[in-house]
Amino acid sequence: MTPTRRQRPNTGRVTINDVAEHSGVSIKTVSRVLNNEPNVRPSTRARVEEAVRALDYSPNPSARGLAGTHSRMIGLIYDNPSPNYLFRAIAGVLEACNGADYGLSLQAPNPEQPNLAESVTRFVSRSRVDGLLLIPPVGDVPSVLDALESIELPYARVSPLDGRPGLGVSVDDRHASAQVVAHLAGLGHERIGFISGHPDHGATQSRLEGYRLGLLRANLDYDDKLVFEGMFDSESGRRAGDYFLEMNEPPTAIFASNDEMAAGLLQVAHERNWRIPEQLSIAGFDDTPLSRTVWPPLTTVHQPIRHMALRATQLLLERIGAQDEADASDRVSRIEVFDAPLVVRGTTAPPASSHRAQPKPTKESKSI
Amino acid sequence: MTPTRRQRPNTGRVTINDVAEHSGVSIKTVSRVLNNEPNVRPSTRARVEEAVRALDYSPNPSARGLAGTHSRMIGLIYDNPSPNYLFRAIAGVLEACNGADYGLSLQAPNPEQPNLAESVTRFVSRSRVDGLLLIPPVGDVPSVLDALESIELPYARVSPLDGRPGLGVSVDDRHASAQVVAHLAGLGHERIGFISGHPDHGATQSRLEGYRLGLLRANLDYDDKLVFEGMFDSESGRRAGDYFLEMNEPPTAIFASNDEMAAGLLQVAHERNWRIPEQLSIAGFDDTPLSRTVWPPLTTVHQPIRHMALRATQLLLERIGAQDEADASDRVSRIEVFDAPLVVRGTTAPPASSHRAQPKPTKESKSI
DNA sequence: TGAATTTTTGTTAGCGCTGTCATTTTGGAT
DNA sequence: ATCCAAAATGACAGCGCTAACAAAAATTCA
Repeated sequence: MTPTRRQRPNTGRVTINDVAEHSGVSIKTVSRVLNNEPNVRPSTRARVEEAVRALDYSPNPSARGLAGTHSRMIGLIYDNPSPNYLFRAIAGVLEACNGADYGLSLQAPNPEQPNLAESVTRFVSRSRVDGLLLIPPVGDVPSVLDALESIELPYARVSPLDGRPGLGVSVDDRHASAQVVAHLAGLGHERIGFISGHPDHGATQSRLEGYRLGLLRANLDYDDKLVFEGMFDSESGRRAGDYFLEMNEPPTAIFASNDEMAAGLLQVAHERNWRIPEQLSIAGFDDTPLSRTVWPPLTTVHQPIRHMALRATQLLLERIGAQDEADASDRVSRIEVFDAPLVVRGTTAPPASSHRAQPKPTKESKSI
Repeated sequence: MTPTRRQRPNTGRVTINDVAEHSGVSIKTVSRVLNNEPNVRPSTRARVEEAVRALDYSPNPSARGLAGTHSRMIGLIYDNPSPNYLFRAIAGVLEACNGADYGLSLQAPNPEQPNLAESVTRFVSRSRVDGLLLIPPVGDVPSVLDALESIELPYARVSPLDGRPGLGVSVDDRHASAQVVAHLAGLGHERIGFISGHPDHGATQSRLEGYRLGLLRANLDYDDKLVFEGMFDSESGRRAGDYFLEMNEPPTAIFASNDEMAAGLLQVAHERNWRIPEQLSIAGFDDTPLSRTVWPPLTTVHQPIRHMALRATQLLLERIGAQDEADASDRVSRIEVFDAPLVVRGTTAPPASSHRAQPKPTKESKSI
């Protein structure tokens, strides 16, 4: 008779064996209940669930990951989004993960590392996540997506519409941008400036297209002097401000393709004592908290980022779940497009004189 | 001869066995090299490392977690900090994790759930993290800390100084606040308002104390009419603005105990056409990106959040590592205090009419 | 030189689950 | 009842690694 020697002190943790014993079934049946597998009699299921509750059992993720085919972890790769963007995205991802008993592992690729795709695949192989959620700009990089496809790792994107198949959610940036221009043109503006975004960013092109489309629909000419190439940061918004406000004939309205740049522009306008929105209308994009913190509050486009991230994560988790079933019909593309409504706040108004823009830098705003 | 039947298709992954075979040693020796254990001959270590590189091997975290005593994961619990705060904190935590081959698992406690401590311990038992990093305000909640101590889970806090022993990093909120008041008083302000923070927040009290200390040192009287109770959000900053700016004798300077409230206040001041900083000086706290986005850029206190989070994570990982060695001397408290320098920007200047010497306002940001 | 250490390496047994496959039970259809 | 398929349950072998212990090799010391 071999003495059962305990090599390591028992951690005291409740295991699946305890649950099996307590409910009088085999561990396999407990496992079935835990994983919502079919072919368990309702009464048995209830008994096991009761034991789980009584013992306050929760499965060991490491053991699950080792024995099973999934680690029950997804990764969120983020590049360089704004804090607000990331914050809202994380909220959505976590909400979906919590509902599905999945964990979230974060990763910011090293910006020094030149090869983004390699840096992403390395993260995947080290962390053994079951899938990846990608947000811009890293979600827009084809080489990264190609790399993920070659290792057959499921992923979902929160990204601008770029025609690439796969899993993802999006807003129609082009349409939303055109709406902004329509709003400005509707107010009577005829010279509408545009601050474009970072050239590597997928949304940049579609927002610019939306701007041009909006002009077209409003019967306004496109003038490339009215387009300033920004970088999605407030510094470039400031530079755009210097550029536009020193023109001989400045635009009467400027559409910045994100809120940060709009805020930078607003700052410069304040410094130069332009009255906003009387002398210059400004619109942004994203509806970050910033847009309600600057003064006047910014007219902008609302992006339901939290909700988009939530939905994208759900799509990802469904795909991960469907991987086992060799159900090819589940492997199709799935892109969901969300509304991005215009939110009119305090920075847009009709131009001072509808024919010509003559912003005279006025003296200080009056004191009380 | 028993046919070696492969139950599941091999995942094709490189395992520790492959590395052992490739380098001609046992798997245990490979394990030693991987975990930087002592008593491995340098030449052997080199050979194993070479094999690891050649095969592009990385250990399976699930297997490690199951076999070993650590999951090599730490958790970050966040309550309700600002996006900027969280963003910077995550950057620091990830930096420390990457250096130590640890993963990060995020968790936002359900705000509905009344029992915060229980919600935290449940996360711990589900996720099996080796330790927890806590940031405000959840890091300030004694019941949560007590709960963690009772389950003996290592944790580190990024928190205001509250005298509680343990692992943590901090800035001296009181001192920094006093500096702000000293700066304002130095400019000649004699009526200095204060917007306090959320009452549940640990920093609130020490910043208020710093305000009072600063007044004391500047020989100014404390007047509780000049203290407005805010909530750390921009909305309460706006309410504070309404309150202060409608006083018969409004303060000539207002110190908001975070940037959000300062921004709200600034917004109201703009709406009422007060000239900033000529008619009213405003100072904030935190040095979030917001402080450089509003106009004029905000005088504030810089908090090295990323660095603090990095350091707190290092302390946590050291503690986790030291747990095995029954080295009691490693179980001591360790609180590191970081500098939080005043950054003077555009919202502070001498009062319109001042009896005292008037130092020139600087536009440049300058640490004191 | 040889024995006593010390250092280095190897062997083996799980960690707590899930996958495979075997077995038992159940519910119909005869 | 009787047989048969389908549903429900169980037995057992790993997943890839680390902990404990055992053994071998290198080093030291008398």
